[in-house]
Amino acid sequence: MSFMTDRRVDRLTSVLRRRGIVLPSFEIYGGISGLIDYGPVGACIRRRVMDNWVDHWTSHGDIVEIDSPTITPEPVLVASGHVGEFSDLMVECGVCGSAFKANHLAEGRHENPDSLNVDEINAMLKDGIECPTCSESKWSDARSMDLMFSTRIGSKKGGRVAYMRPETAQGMFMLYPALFRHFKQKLPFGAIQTGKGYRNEISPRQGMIRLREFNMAELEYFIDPDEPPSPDLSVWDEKISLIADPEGAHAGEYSMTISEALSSGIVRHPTVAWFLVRTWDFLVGVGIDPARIRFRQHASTEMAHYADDCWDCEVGGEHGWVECVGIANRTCHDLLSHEQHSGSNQLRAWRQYAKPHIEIRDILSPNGSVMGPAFKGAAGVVMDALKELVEIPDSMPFALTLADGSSVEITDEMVTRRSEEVAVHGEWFTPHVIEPAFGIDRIIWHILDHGYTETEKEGENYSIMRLNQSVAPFDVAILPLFDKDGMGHIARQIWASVNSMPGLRGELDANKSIGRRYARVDEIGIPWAITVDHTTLEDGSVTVRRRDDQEQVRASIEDVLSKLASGGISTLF
RNA sequence: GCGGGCAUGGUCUAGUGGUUAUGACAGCAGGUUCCCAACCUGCUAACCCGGGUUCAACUCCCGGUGUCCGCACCA
Repeated sequence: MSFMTDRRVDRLTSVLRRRGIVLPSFEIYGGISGLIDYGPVGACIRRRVMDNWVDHWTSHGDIVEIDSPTITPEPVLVASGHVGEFSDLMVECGVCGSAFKANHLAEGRHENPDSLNVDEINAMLKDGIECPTCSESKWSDARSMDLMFSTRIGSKKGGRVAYMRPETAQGMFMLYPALFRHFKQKLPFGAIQTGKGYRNEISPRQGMIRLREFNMAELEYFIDPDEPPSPDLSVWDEKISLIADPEGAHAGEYSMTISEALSSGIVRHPTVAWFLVRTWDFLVGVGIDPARIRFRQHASTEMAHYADDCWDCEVGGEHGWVECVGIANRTCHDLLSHEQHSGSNQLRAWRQYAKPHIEIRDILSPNGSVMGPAFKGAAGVVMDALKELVEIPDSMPFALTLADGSSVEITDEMVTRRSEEVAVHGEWFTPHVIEPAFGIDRIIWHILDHGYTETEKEGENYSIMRLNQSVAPFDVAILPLFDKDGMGHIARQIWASVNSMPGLRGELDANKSIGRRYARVDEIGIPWAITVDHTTLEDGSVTVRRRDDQEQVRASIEDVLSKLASGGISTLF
C-alpha cells in the first residue's frame, strides 16, 4: 500500500503516479525535471478545471475566449519587456555564494550597464567590484539567465528569432484590434486564453509547482482608467484573508469582506477588487479549501516590471503558501509599448465625451496661392506642419518647425489668422488592463492536496480524494455486485446511458470484490457509485453510494439517471 | 547552478563481486464470497543510463540523468 512512507506529500505523490493522475514525463528515458504528464485520470481532471475556468469567465458576457500561437517572434517580447528582463547576466560571489544581476553591479561604473556583453562584464567585475554582501571580489564568470526557450522561425540562416511564449497574455494584446471591433468599440471588455507557457527554470523543484512547460489561463480585461468598472461587491459576504502591502499605509493581515477591503483602501482599485473576489469564487468552486486561500499585496519593490499594483492569490498546502494566481493592474504598459514598437495606431479606445467640448481655437489657415510658389514641392509638408501647430505665434514672420526637424519662415501673406469653433466629441486613449493570471497546474495540485484525505477503515489505512463533482475524473462509477446473472449486463446499459448524457462520464468496474472497487473509485475521487445487485434483477432498483460518507440509498434506475442528468443526485440522500 | 543523500516489478521496499534477486500491496485468470481493500489457487512484473575496474558488476569506481534536503534563483 501507499502508506509506508512517513510524509503525507510522498504518499499523495505516490497515489498520483500509481493511479495515472500526474506522472514525470519521458520516464523511460530517465525523465526531464520540470516536465510532467497528466495520465488518463489526471487529464480528465485538468480538462474539467480548464472548462470550469473558461465557463467562469465567459459567463460574464463581456469576456471572450481567444487562442494564439505559443511561438512568438522576438520583437513582440522585446516590446513586452521580456527579452530585456530575461537576458540578464548573472554572477555569483565566489566567497559567500550570493548571486546578483551583473548589470546591477555595474551601475555607476558604466553609462548603460544593460548594453554590456559577457566579456565586458567579466572584465569590469575583475576591476574591483565588491560583493554587496561580503565585500569580497572573487566573481564567477557571468552567464545568461536564458529563461525563455528560443527557437527560429524558418530556415536556419534566414530565419527570424522567436521564443516559446513565457505567458499567454501577449496573444490578447496582439488581438486587441480584433477584440475592439468585436465589442463594437466599447470598453470594458476582456479576453481569455488557456494554453501552455514556457520558462526554462534554472532549477525546477517541488513537482507540479515549478514547471518548465505549464498550463496557464489568463484574462486581460481592458478598461477606461477614468471610469473603472465598479461592480456591486455587497453580494459577497464571505470574509477573505488579505495581507496588505508591508510598505503601505495599511500594512498587516486582515479578514474582511471584499467591499470592506475596498472601502478601507486596502484594495485600491474597484475592478481589481472584483477580480479578487471572482478569483476566490473560482477557486472555491473547483474545490480549494476557502480557509487556505489568501491574497497578498505586492510591495512596490517586488512588483513585476509592468505592474502598477499587484496581488498574489496564495493557496496553502504541502509546499506552504504557493502563488497560484497573480492579479495585476498592468495599466497601459503593454498596449502603449506595442504601439511604440510596432507603429500601430489600432491599440487605443475612443472615449466619447458626455457633451462635446467646444473649443475656440486660433488657427492660421494657409494661403495656397502664396505658399505654393514659395515652397514649391515642400508646400504640402509645410501646410501639414501648420495644421499641427498648437501655439499660434503672436507676431509675423515666425519660424515653423517641420516634421523632419528643419524649419521655414512663415510670413504674414502666407496665412490668414482667424478663430474657429471646434466641437471635440471625444478622445483616443490607451486602455488600462487588469490581468488575472492563473497557474492551472498549481491549482490542480492544491485541488488534489486539499481533496486527499487519509482515514481509517476497520483498522486499515484508507484514502479518499474528495473532489468536487465538477472536477472529478468521472461523475459516477457503475459497479455490478457480481459480473453474472445479468447484473453485468444491466450495469453496462446504465453505463451507456450515463455516457450518452452531455457532460457526464461514467466508469465501469466489474473486477474483484465490491469493497475493493469502492476503494479504487474513492481513491481517484469519483463522487457517486451505482451498484447493481440481486434486488436490481427483481425490481429495477439500484443503490447509490456517496463517496464522502459512504452512505447508501436505494432508488430506481430511472430516478437515478434522471437525477444524474439534472445534477440533483444529492437530493436522494 | 553549488554541496550532500538516494536510485531494485505499477507502488513501497529487502539484499548480494558469482543468487533462480526478497517481501508486501496493487494488477491479471479461475474458484469462493454475495455491498465496503476478506479468502484459496495460479500468473504477470524490477536492479536509472553510459563508461571503467574485474574471469565475473545490480553490487566497486568515474561521468550523466532523475529525485530528495540545504544554499542560490524563480521576471
